[in-house]
Amino acid sequence: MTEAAKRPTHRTDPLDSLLGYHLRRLSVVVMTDLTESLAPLQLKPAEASILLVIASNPGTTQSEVGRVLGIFRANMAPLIAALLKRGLIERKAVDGRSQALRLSSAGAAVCRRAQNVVREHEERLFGRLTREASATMVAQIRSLWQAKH
Amino acid sequence: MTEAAKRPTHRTDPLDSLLGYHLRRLSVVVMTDLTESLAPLQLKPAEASILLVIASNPGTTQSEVGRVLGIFRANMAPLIAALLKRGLIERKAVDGRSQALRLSSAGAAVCRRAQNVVREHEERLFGRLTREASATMVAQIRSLWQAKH
DNA sequence: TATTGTTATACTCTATAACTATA
DNA sequence: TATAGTTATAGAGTATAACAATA
Repeated sequence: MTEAAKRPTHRTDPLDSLLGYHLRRLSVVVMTDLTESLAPLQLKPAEASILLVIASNPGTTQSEVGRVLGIFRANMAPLIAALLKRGLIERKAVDGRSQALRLSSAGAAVCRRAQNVVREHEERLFGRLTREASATMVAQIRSLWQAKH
Repeated sequence: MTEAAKRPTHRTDPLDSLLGYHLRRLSVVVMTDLTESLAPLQLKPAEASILLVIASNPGTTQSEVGRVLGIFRANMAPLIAALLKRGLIERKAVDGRSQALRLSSAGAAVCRRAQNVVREHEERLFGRLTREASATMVAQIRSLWQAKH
């Protein structure tokens, strides 16, 4: 158990009733677990999510992947560069500025392993929720997210 | 609307069914809104949460605040130093190593304003959920979080 | 030995500005 | 004018190691 995760002794937490606070702290737990789970593949969560999106949308561009995942163009560049350098993805010019992205065969293999890691990660963290409870949470989060735009 | 928030065109998102993915993205929206809402008080979310915990637990120590909020000792130091420098909190030695923390009168005033900001922030983001739906989500998140320890 | 507080350091993600090249 | 991609830079949060002083 990490230091910061130790249980408080007898202090009250005035934030305990706030949904945003709980969302935030849970998301930290989720990200930490995912980061550790993907470490054997030498993938960061952002890189793994990019591989999954390319696998589902072969020929897409890096700007489009960024829009799907909510990652800025400026932050996509080094992520894509790292995946290219490792030979996990390939680029082919569509026109003078856009380039189609596809997984290499090595990338497809890593992507399959990443999919398994993600599935196990979700099962480990959320498996105790009923399928219905999980779906309800996703639906509620989606509606909240959409209300913001 | 920021660049990264633009809606995707027609690409599929293979992560769309994953609860952890939605939790993470919602938590980003929550943190961004809270950060912007607290900016007029010149408080970061972490600083505001520290003020709230001290207000509820006068005389607590900085290590204890860190344990309540899940913040490492090493990261508490500069946060507490900043609040001290601004005169929002006061320190008094308990023994040779621990020091009791309390809000100054200026700190109490800022803390009250922060409480209002947080209330409005939660209402703005989650007000569309019924009281019951919100309580259910908090309860589910709490149970998930506890399962991790 | 364990705890408090501190410093230094590193990593991930998010965000903006500025630039080149192309549509 | 708008878009694609890049670089540089900054900020917030999380995390580990190492140290001094104290319990």
